[in-house]
Amino acid sequence: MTKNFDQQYKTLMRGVAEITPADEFKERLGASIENNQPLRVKQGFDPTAPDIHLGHTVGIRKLKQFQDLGHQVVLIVGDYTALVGDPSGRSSARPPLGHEEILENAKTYQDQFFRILDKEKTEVHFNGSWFSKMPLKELISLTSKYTVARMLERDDFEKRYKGGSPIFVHEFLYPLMQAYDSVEIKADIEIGATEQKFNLLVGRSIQPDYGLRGQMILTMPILVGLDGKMKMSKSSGNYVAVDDPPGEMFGKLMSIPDELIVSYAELASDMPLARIAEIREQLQSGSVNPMAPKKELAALITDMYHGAGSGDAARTAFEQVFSHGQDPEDMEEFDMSRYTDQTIWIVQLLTDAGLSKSNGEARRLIAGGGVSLDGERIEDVDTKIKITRPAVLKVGKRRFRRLTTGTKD
RNA sequence: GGUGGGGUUCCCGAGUGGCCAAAGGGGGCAGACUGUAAAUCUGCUGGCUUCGCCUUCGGAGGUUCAAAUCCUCCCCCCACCA
Repeated sequence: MTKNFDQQYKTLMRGVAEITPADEFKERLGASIENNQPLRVKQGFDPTAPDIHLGHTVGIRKLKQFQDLGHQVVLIVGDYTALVGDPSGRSSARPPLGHEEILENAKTYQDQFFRILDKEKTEVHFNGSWFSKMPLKELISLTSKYTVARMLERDDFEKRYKGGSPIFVHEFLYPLMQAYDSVEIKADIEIGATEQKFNLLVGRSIQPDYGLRGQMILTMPILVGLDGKMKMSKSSGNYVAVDDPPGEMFGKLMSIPDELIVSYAELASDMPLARIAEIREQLQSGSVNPMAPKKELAALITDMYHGAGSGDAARTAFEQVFSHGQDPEDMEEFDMSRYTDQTIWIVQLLTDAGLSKSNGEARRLIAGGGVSLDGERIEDVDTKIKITRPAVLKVGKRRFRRLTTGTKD
């Protein structure tokens, strides 16, 4: 365990939105170092979607920092809480997921956690392991520890209540279940996004009822999604998945609004704080084209998940396609030999090759001037094309298909 | 349980018998421009064998030459009252 308090403290405070209570944190962190007694650091994730994205990594990376300093990381896979659906920040109830689907997602979650965390040093628990056995009596006891009025203090519930949107009774269970997880694993501190604050505090408030010291709360800012508006989430499609291939990861990161560069660097990358400060200053003074630090950041994050060097490779490919307007090296192929005489109506081809969802969309793309074959724009919707040698069919700026004749000689 | 208000295309939301594949906004896609897949401006945004046809306005029936719009039953949501 790292003995230096200041070093620990500084590392752990990176990017943090709030630590509650701040004084208690200093005190307990200090005691932990002194007694060589690692803090039990908890965060839970509900496997509601199969991919971990950069938004999740904000918390996971914080856990990693604790882990590297010698503390005990405890991950909760919320297979039971996912059955309820976290109401945090929601303007409507979550659609229910089947337990099978949840367990399926949970598998991929575990693999992805350990792209950041050290598997050997991490405790993982499924909260179903206690909730599936909880007698009703205990559930009643758990629900008796909190009042409806306090539940309704929550911003999201309050808004829904006043706005006339439904709040289902089971949604009240969520914060209590999350809190109970903290009881089970005896958490000293729980990490979550700022919108999680309420849930985290419920944990702190009920632990003493079970004879434990209330946990501390560490909240991280919410990572804004690629659209620059909403929080990053699978459902709004504005996310970078940890599993995204390098080219896609790099490209997606290049699409973030300039204002987000600094927060992505701080929250989602290992970029040194000094370098971040420098970039912030340069962006403010306008002494640098934002594209440059954005590329640096995108390459850095790509490297983190795909290995050193992958970021540079992705950057080169990106520049080739977008800066110089050239075709990428790699693109999906589409075999034309399926058609008689290798001749086909362009609209049908676009749809068959997966470049448009329907023939109607294909027509619109052509009418809008978005389709080209070997660099030549296709103007006429009725065009029939015949391919005798490989050609590149392009839709918009970034959807390519290499048309092949099928003869591989 | 009672009374009243609602369920519209990806989302929000107009539309109360034909001019409705359905206003407007958002989102998405494309084009121009650029410093990037940013910003801005423009266009498109149900499907098809596209001057036409087919499917769509909670569900099922019905009235009508014609229904998202009228009627019947059903399902769901909200508010107030109990």
